[in-house]
Amino acid sequence: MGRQPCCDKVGLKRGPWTIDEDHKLMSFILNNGIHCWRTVPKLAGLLRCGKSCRLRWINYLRPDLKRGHFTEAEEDQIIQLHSHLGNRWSKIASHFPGRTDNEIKNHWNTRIKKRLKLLERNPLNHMPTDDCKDSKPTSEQPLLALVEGITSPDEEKLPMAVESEAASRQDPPEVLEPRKGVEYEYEYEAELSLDEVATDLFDNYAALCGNNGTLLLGEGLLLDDVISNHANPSVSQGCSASAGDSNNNSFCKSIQSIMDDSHGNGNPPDCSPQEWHVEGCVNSVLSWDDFDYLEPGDLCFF
DNA sequence: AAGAGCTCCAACCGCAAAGCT
DNA sequence: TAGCTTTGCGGTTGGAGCTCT
Repeated sequence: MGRQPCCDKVGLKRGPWTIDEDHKLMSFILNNGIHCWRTVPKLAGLLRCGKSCRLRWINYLRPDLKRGHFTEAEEDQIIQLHSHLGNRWSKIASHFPGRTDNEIKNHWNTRIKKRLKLLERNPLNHMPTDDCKDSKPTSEQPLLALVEGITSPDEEKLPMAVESEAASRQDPPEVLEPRKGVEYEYEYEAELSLDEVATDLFDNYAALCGNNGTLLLGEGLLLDDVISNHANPSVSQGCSASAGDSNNNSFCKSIQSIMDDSHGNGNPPDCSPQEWHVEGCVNSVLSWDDFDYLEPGDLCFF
């Protein structure tokens, strides 16, 4: 008999996701959270399997994703971690908030491998290629050839070493890059239902990722700035849903504030997506950090 | 200008681990 | 504890877009 497939594949759509599908998935998760991936496509009205939805969310739609090029420091850190952990991409990705295992894996396969080859290092074991071509790592021959100051492949020790180093050379926040081949249209509604709020959030997020971070939130404040300054509310110029607000879920409060706000001045944006200027919404900016901690029912205002 | 080759990355697949009954 | 379901992971691939000739 064998295992059942993760879903009934008959009639399910495959291949690249459309904007409408992204929209449905994002809207559904913002409204309901994630309980069971298997049921998500059915409930969200998608002809996709749960696995595909999960992948799409984790690798592409998740609001806390950090997009854009890897810095040299990040690459160095990946090399260090890989020398210790091997191809355990999810473990490596856990050291890079906002980066996905898929992204790191892709970057490794397309860029870092080449870089190591240029340095005449074997990407499999990080040893000089002349010394040990195609050799596999052994306990006597640790993988840490590139990691200075760490002599034992003790998995408990390394993350601390790597994290402290990463903390000591934090790069400035990167400017987000536009996504290839994805264009979004903004539809303005003065009176917003929760579903429309989700739409709005989706659009804001799309704008954030799609216009080089130039989405302005009144007073010349960048959405990017608000999110990156979230941990430091004093810089966030009136962003009331601050990180310190732990009594209530600030994500929900932010949603509520959008509901209360009636979306600012009541005029639709009259400019191209590259110039969106969202007046009166500073208080409504989400705390994406809080998104991870949503409880079932947190977003059910109906 | 065109087409061949290359690069990059989103998405798929199969398997293993974890969770549930 | 066995068997089934669901989730997570890593390897791989297809194709869009870019570069080179």
